[in-house]
Formats: sequence, C-alpha cells, structure tokens
Amino acid sequence: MFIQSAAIVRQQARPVSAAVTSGQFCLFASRPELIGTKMSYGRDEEIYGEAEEAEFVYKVVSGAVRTYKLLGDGRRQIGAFHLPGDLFGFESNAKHRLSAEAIADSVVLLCKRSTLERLAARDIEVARQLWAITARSLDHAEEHMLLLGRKTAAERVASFLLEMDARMQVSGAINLPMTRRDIADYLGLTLETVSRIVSQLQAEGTVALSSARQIRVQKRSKLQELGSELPLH
Amino acid sequence: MFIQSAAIVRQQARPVSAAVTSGQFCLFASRPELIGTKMSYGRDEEIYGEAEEAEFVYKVVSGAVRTYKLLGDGRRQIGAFHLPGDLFGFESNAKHRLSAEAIADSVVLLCKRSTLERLAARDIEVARQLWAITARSLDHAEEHMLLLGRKTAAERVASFLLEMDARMQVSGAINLPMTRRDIADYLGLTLETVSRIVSQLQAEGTVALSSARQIRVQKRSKLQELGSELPLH
DNA sequence: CGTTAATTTGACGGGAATCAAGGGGAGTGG
DNA sequence: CCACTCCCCTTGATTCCCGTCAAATTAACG
Repeated sequence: MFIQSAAIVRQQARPVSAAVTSGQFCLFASRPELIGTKMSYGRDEEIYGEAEEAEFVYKVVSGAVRTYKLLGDGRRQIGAFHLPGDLFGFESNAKHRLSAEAIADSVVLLCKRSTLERLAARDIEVARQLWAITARSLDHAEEHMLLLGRKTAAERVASFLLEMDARMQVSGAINLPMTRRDIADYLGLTLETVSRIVSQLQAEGTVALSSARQIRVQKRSKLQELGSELPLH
Repeated sequence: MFIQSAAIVRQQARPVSAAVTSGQFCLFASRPELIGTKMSYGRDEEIYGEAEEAEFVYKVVSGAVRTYKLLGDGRRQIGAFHLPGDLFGFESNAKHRLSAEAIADSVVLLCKRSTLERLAARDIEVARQLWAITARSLDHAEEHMLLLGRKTAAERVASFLLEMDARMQVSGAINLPMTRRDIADYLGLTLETVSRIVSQLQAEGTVALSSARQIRVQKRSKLQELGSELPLH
C-alpha cells in the first residue's frame, strides 16, 4: 500500500475510506484536485519518521498527533501537538524533520504532496497558503523557544494550559489527549514536575480537575499572570 | 524617512547608498525589480521591533544581527543570529514576531516587502523561494527547541560552537560577534555558565581561544559527541 | 477482577542560577 | 604614549529549582 516506510508500528494503519472525501482540506477546500484519503492510526502508532521522505501532507480529523525529535539516548522534545482541524507534515524540502505519532486513536486525512505542489505551481493562492501554513508553524516554534529557554516550570505549565484551553473550543473544559510525559516532553520538564505543578494549581483553586486529563480553568487571570502572557507577547 | 517606528535607538540608522545596489538579493538576484537599499546600524541599534509592521525584508551584508523575544521582566530569548549573507525579517503575516538588533556595527540590505509580494504573485519561483526561506527558519527553530528543551548546558555550548563553526566558513577559526550574554540568551543559560563551559572546553583542549571571541575547534569529534550531534539528528 | 500503565506524592541530590569579586582588553582623553 | 574608564569576561562561593529515585494510589483495559 503506501505511507508505511514507517519503522516501529504497533498496529497497522488502514485506509478508512479509500474513496473520495469531498474536499474539506482546510482552505484547500473547494479544490477538486485535492482529494484526501482518510487513514486511521492506533495509539502511539508512527505516522511518519524523522528524515523520511515527505510524500504526504496531513490533516487531523479526530484524535491527536505529536511531532517530535529524539536525541541518541532517548530524550525527546515534542515540537507541537496537532488537534482535529490542524495540518501537519508540510515540508518545503524533500524530507520530514520531525517524527509524527498518534497520541490516541486518530483519523488523519492525507493528500499527496506532489498533487499539492502541482496545484501550487498553477495557483498562486495555493502557493501562498503553503507559505502561510509554514509561517504559522514558525510563529508557534518561536513562541515555544521563549518558553523552553526562559520560562520557569510553573510558567511553562500555565502557558500550556492556556494554549490548550484556547485550542479546545469545546465544552469549556480542557480534555487532554496526552499523558503527563507527553506534556513534560513538550515543555522541557519531567512528568513529575508537571504533575506537581498541576496539583499546586488545583490546590490554590486556579484550575479544577475532574480527572487527570479533564481540567477546567477557574482563574484565567492567575494563569495568565503565571504564564507571563500578559505583559508583552 | 522610513524604517524608524523603532523604539530605543542609540544611534540613528542611515542609508549607505540610497541608489541602486545591483540586485544581489540571494536567489532573488537577477530580479531587476528587487533593488535593495543599504542601511547601516550601530551596535545594539534596533532594526525592527516585535509586533511592528513588517514593511521590509532584510539581508545582512556585514556585521551580525540577533532576533529575539522578551518577557515582561526582561528575560530574553534570542531565536537566531544572522550573519553576512543571511536573510531575516521575512513574514507571512503583517507584523514581525521578534525584534531585531544589530550585534555589531552592521550593514543591511533591505527591500520593500510589497515589491517582493507583487513579484511573488506573478512569478511562482519567487513564491516558492519565500516559502523555502520560511521553511529553513522553521527547521532551525525545531532543532533549537530540542536544544532548549532537552540538552544540558555543556551540550548546548558544544552545539553552538559547532553551529557557528559551520557558518563561519572563513579563516578556520570562529570569530564571534556576540557577547557571552547573547550566547546565553540564545542557549537558555546564563552568561556565567557559558563562560565556565568554554573555559572547561579550553582546559581539556577541545577548543583553543586566542581571545574570548576567537575560538578554534581542536577536537571536532569531541564537540560532536558532547553536542549529541552524532547519533540521530 | 486482575494486570498494567498513568498519575501523584515524598525524599533527596545535583546542575545550573545567583551573588560577588577580580582581571583584562579596547577605546578615549590627557 | 600612557593612564583611565567602561564593559566584558572569568572565576569562586552559595543557593535553589527541578531532576532523580522510589513508592503508593488511581485509572484503564482486557
């Protein structure tokens, strides 16, 4: 089939609907050429690997995806979490620069890169979109460098909760798909530190947990002041 | 004149040659439309500020530039150093997301963004270049997140020296334009820690310093293994 | 309902930050 | 040409935030 030059795969990815999924490719919608294939990935299953040929571009339909880099001894830095509606795996070069894995069972829409490139070569608006998508990732990465390089553990967790809260438009409560370890590897901390800080935030009433993964923000301003999101930005 | 909605400016930026500098705009060269203006900036002078309107794009001719973000209490994260030949200030959105300052007295070539955009709208190859430039910045940012989130102080300094060594093709020795504080703010450390680690590297013969800013790599493999640049990447 | 993974919490230690002097080099002015 | 000054850099002493190690509790899943 395709997509599986991947390495360690626990379950086999399988096409959900090989047929036409009427173009809901973000701002690429209404482009009949851009027809995606839905693929389903199990928890912790690899979607693509670092340095692997970038044959497809991706959009999360349901579930969640993490993209990350590894050091030789296993230390991991997660660059971004991708939630439903998010695009990922867009490369200007031939190869992926991070690995991508499903955090939970996920459905992903994918589209051949060559098709997209061909379209971009004809349609300047598509080319502009590609640029904008990469620029948005860069924006996030630059903000995250500030967090990783200069914020304290408490500030990082507060920033993370605010980011997730802003991205989870549903239900008023944050419903985290990822483990404490994932959060830690995103924030440059250990899972114990993340857990401790969330506990503190809960103890002081800044957030409320119905479960470890269900967090409700009670005092947004407290989080904002903690996360240093108020002054500049 | 222009370019100076900037805030704290020690010396005044001044045009070096208001006239035509025959288009040497990187891969934008041989584009007669892209004629740059050379501007000179003094040490620590602001080139543009965060959240400022992105009216120009820039190329370093001589000197060096840092781009950075600040937190409210003054903590700073430098996102990148820009050396002669490097492009910076390319935005897909209307506003800059970092500030830019000259590290040393510098000459910078700048070009109106609107001109570039107009050109990109007509010429798909230019549009592709814009995308590629942003993608290269993203690549660097992703590698830097790994450094900031997961590498030790010694690994960060080793990685930094290797990066600079690779970018300074001249003379075999690294000639740093920036202070220890700049390096620290790039690596998410303090200037004292950077200084200590460089001293250690010198003591063990991994590098040799003719002055604090003049560093020669003596044992590249030692730096590579320290910087965790060998295994994956 | 048993097994395993995820989370929380505690005790402790260490790596880097902070606090504090002390040198050195480049530019300036006498 | 030399002395003075201002940064920049180095080095030491101490602190402390967060990582490490360990164990108990809870949640998830077959």
